[in-house]
Amino acid sequence: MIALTPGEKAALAALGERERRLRRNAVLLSENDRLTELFVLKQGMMMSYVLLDDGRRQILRFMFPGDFLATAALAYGTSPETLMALTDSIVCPFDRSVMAGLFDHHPRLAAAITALEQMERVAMTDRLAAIGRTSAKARVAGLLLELRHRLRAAGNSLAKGAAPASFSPGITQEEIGDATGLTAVHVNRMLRQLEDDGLLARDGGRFTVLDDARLARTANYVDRYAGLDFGWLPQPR
Amino acid sequence: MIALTPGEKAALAALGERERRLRRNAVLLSENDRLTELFVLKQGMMMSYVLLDDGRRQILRFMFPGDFLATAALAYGTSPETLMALTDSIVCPFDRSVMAGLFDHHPRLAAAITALEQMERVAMTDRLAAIGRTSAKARVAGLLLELRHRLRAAGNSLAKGAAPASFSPGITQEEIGDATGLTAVHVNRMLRQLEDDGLLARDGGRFTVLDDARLARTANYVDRYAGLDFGWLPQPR
DNA sequence: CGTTCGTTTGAACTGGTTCAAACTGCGTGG
DNA sequence: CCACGCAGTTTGAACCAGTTCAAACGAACG
Repeated sequence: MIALTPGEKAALAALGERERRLRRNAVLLSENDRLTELFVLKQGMMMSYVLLDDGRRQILRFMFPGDFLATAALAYGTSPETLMALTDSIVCPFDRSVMAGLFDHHPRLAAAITALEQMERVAMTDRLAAIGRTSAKARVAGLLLELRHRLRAAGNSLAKGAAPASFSPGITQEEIGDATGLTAVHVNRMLRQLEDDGLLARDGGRFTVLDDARLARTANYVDRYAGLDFGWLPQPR
Repeated sequence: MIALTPGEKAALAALGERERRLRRNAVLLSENDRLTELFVLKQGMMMSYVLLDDGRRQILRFMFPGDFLATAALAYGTSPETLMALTDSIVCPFDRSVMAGLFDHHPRLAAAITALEQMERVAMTDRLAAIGRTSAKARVAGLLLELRHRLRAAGNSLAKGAAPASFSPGITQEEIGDATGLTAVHVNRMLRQLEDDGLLARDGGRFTVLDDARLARTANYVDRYAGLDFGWLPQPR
């Protein structure tokens, strides 16, 4: 999408030098843990969440290869959220100071990372609006569409081309509930309804979108990736 | 908080050169408007929101002096949200290319801006968790505490010192509802309950916190500002 | 002084929760 | 190979937090 200079390529590659493997369900970082590193997710699927004092959980985000993890380290000394692997995963840790070097020597990369942060922030606002103001059915449908999009080309979230009709996010209904602010029970009912409406088919953990347009409509889905524009980035150096 | 070099001071000052005045309720930017500039809010209070197709509104964020507006311009060609003035306000527009210059010539400032973005992202996740997983009473209490904090020293959100017991956010119950995912009617009932519980006193649009600790507890309030850590920022240049 | 915008209160209603129980598939150990 | 246990799914029934609808009230403002 953006042609990188050899120097930029090297700088990015340096982020991926150290590797750390995580088993499914492993916690990379807990809420309030000391925070001195960031990570790039190289392989697998992860999530971040917070726990409330009554034990309820809110999943904040699902993460896919290429995503930065623990970016809160750029402003906080302790983690505001827990990071957990949903599948066996590989992450690449790097120190906060490496980020400082990036800003110093690769301004265009730093700017691109800032742009990615914006995308994430906007995704978050979409979720906020969904949870605050839409029905349970819309929220579940919306999450499925988001997951489909992100699974489409993990490691290349800007991939073009039609999204696959069939996909397998590999998360439980409990997790869908914790991401959408619903109970697992009600998620189940909404999935059944989407199925009964003929929008969706299910088989085990696998979903098949039957009516793309109608599903997107019931989800209030907006494809943010269509409106991307990185025209402002500084010159390569 | 961070000692700026003369060059950095000049660069920041340059962002504030042009001024644009907005009346209360004026729309600075509508959803889907073409997006080529960012802004710094110099004076007043603003908010950003999205409208759903059924006319419901979700307020995403309240903005105070010193905040950047329309940062989505760093990734998108059109605005994902509407920006509206809640009081008469002054904003300072600057082109996206100015941001590019900042990354090129003032890496430490650019990094600091990225850190601010992180703070905003975390504030958003707190709201997400509140709306997704807490009671109406907690959400209303939480919003009030957040507003108090931000009003404390508008233009210097990192100010130390006790928050004032009494403050006047100047927003309607309808707006509190649209920010917390509730109806105006129910917001009213929650305010009365907080009052009956002896946590809060009200007079017109003015709130007085009577029991700080208990209010914070019912709100699940976490003071994120306590854990800030910008130790990683690159050297001044 | 009437109009408009926001607040307040009541009463009926409903989307989503809670609790409970049955069911499914799957890995593990005997 | 089977039995067991476990994690997740599915369904029903009662319940409740928050919504909806309706109406009255107050204060600011032209």
